Amino acid sequence: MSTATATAPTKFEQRQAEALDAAAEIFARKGYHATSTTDIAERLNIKQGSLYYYFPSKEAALEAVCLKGITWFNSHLQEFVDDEQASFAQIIDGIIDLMMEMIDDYGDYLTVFHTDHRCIPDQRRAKAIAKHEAVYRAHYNTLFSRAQERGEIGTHWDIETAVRAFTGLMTSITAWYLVDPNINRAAIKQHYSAIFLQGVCKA
Amino acid sequence: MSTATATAPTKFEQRQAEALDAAAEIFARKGYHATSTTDIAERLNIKQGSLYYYFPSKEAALEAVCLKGITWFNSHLQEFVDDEQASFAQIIDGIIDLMMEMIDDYGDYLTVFHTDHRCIPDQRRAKAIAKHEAVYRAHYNTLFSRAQERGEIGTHWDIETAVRAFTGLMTSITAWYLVDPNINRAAIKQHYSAIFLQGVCKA
Amino acid sequence: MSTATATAPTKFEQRQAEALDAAAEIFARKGYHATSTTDIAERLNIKQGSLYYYFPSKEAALEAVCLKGITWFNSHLQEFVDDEQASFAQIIDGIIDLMMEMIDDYGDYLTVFHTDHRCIPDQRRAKAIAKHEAVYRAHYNTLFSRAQERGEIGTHWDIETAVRAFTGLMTSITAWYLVDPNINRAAIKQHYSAIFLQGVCKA
Amino acid sequence: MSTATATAPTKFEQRQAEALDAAAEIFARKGYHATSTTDIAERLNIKQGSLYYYFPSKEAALEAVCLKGITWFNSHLQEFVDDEQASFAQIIDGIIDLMMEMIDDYGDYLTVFHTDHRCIPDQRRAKAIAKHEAVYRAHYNTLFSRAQERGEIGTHWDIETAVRAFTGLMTSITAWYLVDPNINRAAIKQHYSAIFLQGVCKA
DNA sequence: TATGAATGAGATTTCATTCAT
DNA sequence: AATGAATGAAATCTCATTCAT
Repeated sequence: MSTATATAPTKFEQRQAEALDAAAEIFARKGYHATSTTDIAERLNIKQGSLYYYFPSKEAALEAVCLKGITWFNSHLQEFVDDEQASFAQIIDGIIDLMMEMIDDYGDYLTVFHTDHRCIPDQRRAKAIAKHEAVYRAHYNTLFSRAQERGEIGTHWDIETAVRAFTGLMTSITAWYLVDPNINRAAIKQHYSAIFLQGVCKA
Repeated sequence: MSTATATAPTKFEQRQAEALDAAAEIFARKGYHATSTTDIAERLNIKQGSLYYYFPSKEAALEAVCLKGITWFNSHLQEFVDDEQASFAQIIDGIIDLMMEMIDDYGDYLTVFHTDHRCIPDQRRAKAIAKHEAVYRAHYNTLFSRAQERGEIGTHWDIETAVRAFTGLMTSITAWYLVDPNINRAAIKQHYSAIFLQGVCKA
Repeated sequence: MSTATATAPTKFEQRQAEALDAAAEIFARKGYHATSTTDIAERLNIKQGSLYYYFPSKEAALEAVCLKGITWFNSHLQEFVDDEQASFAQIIDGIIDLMMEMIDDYGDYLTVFHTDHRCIPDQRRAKAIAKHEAVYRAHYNTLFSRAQERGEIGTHWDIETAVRAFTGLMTSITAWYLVDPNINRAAIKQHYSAIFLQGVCKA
Repeated sequence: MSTATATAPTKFEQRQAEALDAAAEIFARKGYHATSTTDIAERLNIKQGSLYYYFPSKEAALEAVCLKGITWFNSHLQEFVDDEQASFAQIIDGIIDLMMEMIDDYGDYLTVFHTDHRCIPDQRRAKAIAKHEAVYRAHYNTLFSRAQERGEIGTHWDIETAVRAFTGLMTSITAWYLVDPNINRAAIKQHYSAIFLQGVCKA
């Protein structure tokens, strides 16, 4: 009846999503290799073998977690790319906000992606993750190049280095959050934005 | 300079140091959990069981690697703390140089510390690593607070946030290097320093 | 011929027979242990758990398959025993024909019996299969002894050995067929019969 | 000092050979899939995990067993191929003797090859076993074709069928032995040889 | 009549660790 | 100073089986 393409999730899909959440949670807390499938199963109050009703393998679970995280982030990054009116300052602030939102809603997925996506064997990663990483980098490049063309970033800046610096700052938020979930969000928003914008834009 | 309190290393100590290097190298490349003691032994051209002549356990090896890395870094950070003449700009530049130097000479130790120090069980980490992390943070706090007192950093800056931001930038260098060892060092030195100094100091 | 003691099969019995066929087919192709209940269920287009509506266990399915195969064969062997007019040569030719017919109509049952009847635990096998094997051997013994009494087989022949040799030849047809379903039936019929009859009868 | 190319086996190789024997024995008795690595280890009076000091995997053990069996047999078959003086009758008798010898000295290897060589995954089998099977078939073909050229087998015989029939007889010896290790060897030698030679040669 | 969800036991495999030599 | 042989615990994964619906 509705024009929505997404149908309601079946009970199985719902439970599978819960299993994904559980995997993400424990992977995030202990790291992929230090997590046993028993840990995940216990979290779901099922027996270890039953996990395999929802996942073909532990590795597939990791892949799914990583994929969900980066997919979510990319789709939101896309919105900034699409909005050509926004100033660079607004974009930077927006991405910092996005980061905070992701920490709140997908914190474990984010953590797992950052910490353990290298645990996916090269071949699988090339197939499943690599293209999303390329999109991610492309989005950042688009955003930063556009800013440079508009004169919001000085022409002498090397875009790749600037992107790396910015993502480094973003990652440090996650890392900080990992150690201390009570990070001072207000201070971060204010200062990180200031550092980056003044550092890059005025030079 | 020193009056040689350290005696010449015995052959055993030398070989032990080589074993540490080997462990650091493989840990860095594959991650702690994905590294087997066989991997390390092969690198040393000895049999797996023989490793235990140099290490009481794999975990102890990880601890030693992490410790050596952070100890080295802290001792150099100390020099900046001791040198009260240096300007904040000189210190930031110096630390970036230090980072580059560490990547060259202790890259594996650095990588392992960043990636796997959470693999040391909490109890041991509290005993063996935590105090060094405290020193590390204390050094940064000293350096940044001093700069604020001198007016090199605006009074409205939150020191902890600034330190996090800076260490985040530093970490991003390591992360970048991990993915691509041919990083553009000149660009990094120039831009990272600029971002941070202009971002923080002028505000 | 019979006065129809067998009533028409119920739908359930029909479906059960289909399940037996499916089990025989997959057992024959992959071997008992390498076959999963999922394989069989897929063949029947039902879900794995539903199999247990037709079989109490995987082992029971194997038993039923083996039983059906040997029962079919024995009942036809019986016909040769009952027909006291037939010459030994006619019997041998008839059994080879029977083998071919069985390959066509019950090939999978035959294969499974040959390959996997040892997988039935001793106790069950003693109960369920052994008596049929005894019948099978007794039939052959009857047939061969009778031929010896009639002078169709030389008196110096050891009947047991002759039976083994003949069944070995019969088995080799099955084995051959398993590897290559396009066996040359004409050549087999002609030559196998010749080998055995000339080998045994003229000596 | 000696001109022998084979050096004395190391202790490890000796123990490895014992492990192979144990594997062959249990595989032969229970079948590959029904054998657990624990079964084999118990036979060797070591713990299950210790098996992996001698074999990389259960499958590799199966492969090694199959290989050793067929290699032994082929090398002896080769001797018949090389000896161009021997009559076909001598060859047939010799191969039956060889079979008996193999049953005595390598009975388990023979059994495993016959019963379970299909359990080796296709890819590995193609690499490791197939060429030996080809040699085996080629040897038989050479032997039988030569006999036909010399007039020892009638020209109207189909060589492939004759080879199949003969190997079928040979296999039936093994099968018989499997069920009853106290087979009547004298009767087998006498009668099998007679069946085949009279069956094939006089026709 | 059949399914979906889960179980639990068992299998193979890996690996850090030990210790006599 | 190093090795070879073995251990034992844990981990992942498979699968026949059960049962409420």
